Amino acid sequence: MKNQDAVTALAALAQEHRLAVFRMLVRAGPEGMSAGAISDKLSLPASSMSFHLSHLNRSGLITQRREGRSLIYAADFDRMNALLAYLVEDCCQGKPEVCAPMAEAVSRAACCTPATAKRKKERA
Amino acid sequence: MKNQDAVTALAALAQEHRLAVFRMLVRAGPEGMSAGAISDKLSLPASSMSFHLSHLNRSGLITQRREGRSLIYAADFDRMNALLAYLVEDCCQGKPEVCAPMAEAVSRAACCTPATAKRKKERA
DNA sequence: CTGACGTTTCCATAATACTGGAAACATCAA
DNA sequence: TTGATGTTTCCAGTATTATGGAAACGTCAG
Repeated sequence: MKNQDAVTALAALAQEHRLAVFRMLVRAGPEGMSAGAISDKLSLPASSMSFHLSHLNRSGLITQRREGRSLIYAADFDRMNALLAYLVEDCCQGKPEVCAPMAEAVSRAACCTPATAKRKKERA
Repeated sequence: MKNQDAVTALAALAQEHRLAVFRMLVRAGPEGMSAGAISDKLSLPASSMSFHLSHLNRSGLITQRREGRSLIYAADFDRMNALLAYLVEDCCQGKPEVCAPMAEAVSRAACCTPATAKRKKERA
């Protein structure tokens, strides 16, 4: 990922409504949601939401596909992973006590990373 | 982390020079760098850099401390971890094939997460 | 106290972004 | 073809942000 790509992606996320949309789509997973459903859920006029969705789409963080009359938006997980990786790249000059919590924080927050999945399996 | 805190942090990163500063400080680790050293390294006038450093500082992503005449800035790793966690929170409704690459991407990029450290140890 | 150094604050200019109603566009059912 | 539905584009007003030189501020050595 290039510096400019990261700036574009971060700018796309640096807005109240767009951040809310993106997080909702992260939770929704690959199936995504229609523009209308997103507008309804976040109570924003269609034209404003369209502006934000197009912004996120141009940044590469979400994808767009048509299903009948609806346009379905979904988070682009590869792109998000590339952004996260770019932010922490080569961190802290080899001090594990600084780096380690990063991966842990991500694992803990995401619902089903290997560690989380393993724990769920053991409980079952 | 609240939505507004995340927006503020992302906005702080969503600018060419500030992103470059932050990534440089992530690599520098807890010791940080002086304002002057940062300006020199990135070839930006002191007043412009000061504007950006203060922006990052207000967002909570970097800390400031004085050492003699110099002001030293350092990445706030806890804050960054909280931001990453907020972005991926409860992702993808339980599909490990979507979530797993996230933690992996972060682990691979950071220099010394447990996995990376283990690999380095095994090689030695 | 004085001078030098590192840094921030002030300021005006130029550029960019957010908002939401109305109109246009795309798709589909009948 | 017509009408209904879902979505985007257009537009103009308002607000926010980046820039860098000059001046002011805090710290220190002699």
